[in-house]
Amino acid sequence: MSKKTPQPVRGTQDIFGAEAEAFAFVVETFERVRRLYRFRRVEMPVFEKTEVFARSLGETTDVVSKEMYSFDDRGGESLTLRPEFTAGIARAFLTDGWQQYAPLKVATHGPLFRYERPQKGRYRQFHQIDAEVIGAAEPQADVELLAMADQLLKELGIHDVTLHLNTLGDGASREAWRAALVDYFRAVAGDLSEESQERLEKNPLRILDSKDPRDKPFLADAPKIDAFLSEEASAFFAAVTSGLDAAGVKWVRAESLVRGLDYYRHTAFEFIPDEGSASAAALGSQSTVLGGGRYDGLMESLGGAPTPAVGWAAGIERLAMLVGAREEERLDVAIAVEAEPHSEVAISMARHLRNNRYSVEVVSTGSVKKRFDKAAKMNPAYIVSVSDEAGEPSRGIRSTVTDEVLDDAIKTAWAYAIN
RNA sequence: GCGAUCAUAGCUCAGUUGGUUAGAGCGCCGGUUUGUGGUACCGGAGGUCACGGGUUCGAACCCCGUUGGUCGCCCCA
Repeated sequence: MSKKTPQPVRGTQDIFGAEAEAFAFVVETFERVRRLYRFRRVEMPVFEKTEVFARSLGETTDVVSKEMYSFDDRGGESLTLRPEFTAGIARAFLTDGWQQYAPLKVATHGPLFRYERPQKGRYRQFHQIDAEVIGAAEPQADVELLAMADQLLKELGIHDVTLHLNTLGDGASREAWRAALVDYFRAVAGDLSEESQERLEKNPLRILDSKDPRDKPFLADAPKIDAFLSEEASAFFAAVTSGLDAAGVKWVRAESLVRGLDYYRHTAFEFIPDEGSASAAALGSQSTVLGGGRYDGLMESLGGAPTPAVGWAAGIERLAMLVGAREEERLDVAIAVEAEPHSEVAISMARHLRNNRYSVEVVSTGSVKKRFDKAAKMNPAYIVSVSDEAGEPSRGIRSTVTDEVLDDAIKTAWAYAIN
């Protein structure tokens, strides 16, 4: 490769072949399932004013403070390539009058951008599927959303992933718990890992997630959210869990599960591969394939009226890794032109077959003698060879399967082509 | 932001202790063979050994730097 050829941007991917098929399978399955739950398709801008994300996610979060692709446009306005979907959808809910549709169920998918060190299952341009319910305060919304996520994973053929569920309580519960955690960990700060000492100031909830052996001894006795939940918050969570049971969604309680972004309240969840499973191995160190929760406080941070909402997003690349490589669809017909003057017969025939929804490849270049072999290597259901007999086109048909309908279609196409 | 590791043909990889003109398989192109045939054989194209310095009589190989890939920490989907 010439050194003049520009290299791809770090953390971007060119997805091809079986991997691209897996990617498409995830998106197609999501589209099918979201229709079953009547989530409406929306298309969102890839960039927004920077403040949309800064105010939604929280200025101190890693995503906002060091991972956003922000730039000034030619008018001098600070814009940001979206690092997630929720903030933009919330903005649209407020600016486009979507309140009139509340409770509104929407779904979308597309590229997101975060400036991170790439590694397995983590890219700078990555892709998510996303589902949100806006304007629904009831636990039933959480249940339906999770039931959809669960069904999606099952329909993708992923069975070794489990819903880990927690509640962060309402705003007051969350703050009280947070304060108690800070008090508890501050007392032993000297024995914590450097990272957790830093978290103590910025994001104390995250200490509960620490994998550092120095932190582990203190985790078990740390204050639990349950002790700080208001009566309403407890009742809400109980309704979610009983709803999940009724919906047949398996879940486990994960008391230390917190979400990184500031806007989460009440229900928080992640679908995580079971330990030692094939999915866990396929994902490497990335554990979450689908995550989300309730974000009742978000609309207010964008200047809107208090509006309850809940949603999730899942990484398409990560789901595709669990789905594994998928074969491209088999070619229906390969036409090998073994007599140069009759290549137009093949073109005409291909057109006829394609109009009838059959996939066709025409092999009419390179060594005449090797064209049949080339066609055979495409592994088609049928090979049609076009040769010459006394100046007239003549055909040979070879098949590896029995398909009378396709067989007839080929003969019809042939008759059509030679006339 | 931190750490580990890697970079040779379009792809997967060999390449001895630093020693002539850098190799294989696959793929691609052509020829021969076969002649309802995915075979076999022969040939061809394709390389500034990631890039830039250094050491040396001599560097794909040793040293330094840069860029990029991969994996992990952090964070997250």
